[in-house]
Amino acid sequence: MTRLGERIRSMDEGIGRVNQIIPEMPATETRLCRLLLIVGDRLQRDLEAIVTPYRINHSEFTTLMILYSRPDGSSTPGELCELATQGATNMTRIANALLKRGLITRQSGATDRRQVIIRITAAGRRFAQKVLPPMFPRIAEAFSGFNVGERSELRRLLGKLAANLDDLDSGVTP
Amino acid sequence: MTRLGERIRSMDEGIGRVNQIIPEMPATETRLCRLLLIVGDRLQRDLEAIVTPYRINHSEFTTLMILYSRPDGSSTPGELCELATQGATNMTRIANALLKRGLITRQSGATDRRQVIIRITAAGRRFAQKVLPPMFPRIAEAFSGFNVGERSELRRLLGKLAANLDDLDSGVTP
DNA sequence: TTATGTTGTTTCACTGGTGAATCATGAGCC
DNA sequence: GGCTCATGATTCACCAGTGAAACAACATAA
Repeated sequence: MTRLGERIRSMDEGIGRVNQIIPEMPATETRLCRLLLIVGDRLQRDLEAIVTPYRINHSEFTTLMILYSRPDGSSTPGELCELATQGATNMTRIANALLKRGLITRQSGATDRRQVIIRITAAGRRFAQKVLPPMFPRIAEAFSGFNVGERSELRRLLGKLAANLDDLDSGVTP
Repeated sequence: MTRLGERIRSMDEGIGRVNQIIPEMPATETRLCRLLLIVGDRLQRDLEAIVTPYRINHSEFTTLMILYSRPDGSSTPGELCELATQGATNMTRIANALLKRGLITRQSGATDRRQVIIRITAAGRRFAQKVLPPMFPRIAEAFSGFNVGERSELRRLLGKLAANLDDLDSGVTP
């Protein structure tokens, strides 16, 4: 796999050349976008590589972790879609996969019978506690050399970007 | 679509609860990871939504832009794989799609006949110049409110993270 | 030069994710 | 009650991406 450093440098140069053809391009912002996407993509692949030996993929793992992190260990497909950024269609597939492995249960909702209640099982909790720890070293080392100020600054800047994207989507000028 | 703010808050709380069960979890770093992935995911979807009306998807668009940004407008599948972070298999499909639309040409390599030379056409350049400008407002507005120092600091921190990931993959302790 | 291994690309079979349509239930209204 | 519309979940058909194998061309070494 290519090193990110080279890819980022190549991307920076490419944007520079395009900017000479199209001067109205916001070059700095475009570089930041691409940088964020490149780093995020790599981070996701790295983390996914840690969980695949357990025969589970990233979206299934994320969904299970959301359930695991809930006080009552349960949710509905619709809610999980929003929390895991997945479409309803795919959440049905994810739930089928987790159900097949006995990591969750499915039951129809009591108050609203259209809803389905998904609940993590004891086996699901054990699985979560088994798969999480192998991820810790890599997550920690990804931010090695980041002091407290840098961590909180990165958090703040990404939060600010998220707020901007929220404003854009919910239409400041609808 | 849910707002990112709520999703991030929910994620923060969930990690806090898991951290109570598993105290050895690096909570701050895990939050940063998830935050980066959530924001990156949204940014990618937003940008993809801008290009889909032109009947092209994100990876095809990225590949075309890499070609557009090269001084000679050409490359090989293998090189494009690295620059666009795609597998060779998918690059074949991407090239087929771009070829079908007349945006690139394919010819076998002169020096090494195993290689294939992919070159952007005049139509491909026109297409690039047509599709890029609609992305500029959103890219610029994503970073509205970021002053010069914040932009360069975000760039520096993401670059540092990238360097750490490079070290991890190329095995500092192999 | 022919045997051996490596590299660049493509093909094939499969997994993962999505939009549109479907179905059942709930909610408001007359 | 019956009518209409909205909502939650699932099914179906399709698009996007991947690993393993195939294949052709290069490299090298006896």
